[in-house]
Amino acid sequence: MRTEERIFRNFLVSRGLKFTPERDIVLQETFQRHDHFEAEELLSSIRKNRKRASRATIYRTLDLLVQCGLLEVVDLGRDSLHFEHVLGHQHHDHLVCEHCGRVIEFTHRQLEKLKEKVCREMDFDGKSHTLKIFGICDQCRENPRR
Amino acid sequence: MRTEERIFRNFLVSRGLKFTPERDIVLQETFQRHDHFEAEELLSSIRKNRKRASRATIYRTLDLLVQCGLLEVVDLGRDSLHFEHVLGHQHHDHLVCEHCGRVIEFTHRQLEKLKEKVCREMDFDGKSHTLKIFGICDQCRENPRR
DNA sequence: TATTTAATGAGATTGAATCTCAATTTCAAT
DNA sequence: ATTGAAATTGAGATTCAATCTCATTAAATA
Repeated sequence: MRTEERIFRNFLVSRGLKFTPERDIVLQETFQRHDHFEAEELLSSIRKNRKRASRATIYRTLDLLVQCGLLEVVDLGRDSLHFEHVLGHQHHDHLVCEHCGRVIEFTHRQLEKLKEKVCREMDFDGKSHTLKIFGICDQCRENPRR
Repeated sequence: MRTEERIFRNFLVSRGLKFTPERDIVLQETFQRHDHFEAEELLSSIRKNRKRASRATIYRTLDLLVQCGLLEVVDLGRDSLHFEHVLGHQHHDHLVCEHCGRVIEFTHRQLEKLKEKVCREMDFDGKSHTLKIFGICDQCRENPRR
């Protein structure tokens, strides 16, 4: 059984919830994707693939997937909520290109240390963080058309 | 004339826009505040102070204030857009308490350096950034009720 | 004060996200 | 296999911040 399915099933059982065909569809469709996606995009691709799950169920299932740690919410701005995989991805932050909208992941060891330092200095019990750097990506710098 | 009014007026003139009573109300009401606020909060306090400006005008004016650099948008999550002053405040980042919702500002010299380093390594032309650290603030840690 | 151009506001609209609730399905215990 | 309690589903309604529309009004400047 796929790792993500096992994790999801265990999570559901531990909460007294059920593994339904609809939840399976959302899970599969989610793990078919590789980059960031929105709930509404997922809805479209489910429809396109002739599978069935209502908007309400999709939103509810994405929420469960976040709760069980398989997905993470990426807040990329006002427009709508984005999701990304956690499984097999280490924590990372984002560069957001203001020109083409591309989102690039990065990690930096020093950042974790700096975060701890800030929290110590501010007497804050930090748990998670998000860092987004906005600017222009290499592609757009070299090729500013469009 | 208040610094912020001068800045706003100059900005408007440079764009061929007009300084109206409504825009003045929004400007004043904005600079009466000291912490983060939402557009809808501003609307309420304008009403409470018996001043008049429509919702549309408030949103439009806040947008202009951001454009001219007097305000900055702080994205604190899904709920709604928050604004904060730029004038007289250096760039800073935020600690967000997940328990009481308090938002604490901080700055750290090393962060700027780290940002530059990341951008250099990733070949990214970084302009601005936001860093939010989520966790529990000192008050809530000592006094966990409510 | 006339003319041009921008601004205003009431209310409609949008769109993501959430909620409602009757009908259906899951699953563990028979 | 059957049952029954509890969870789930989905169509459509609802919410709410934010934006848009457009007829009316006002600012700026010559």
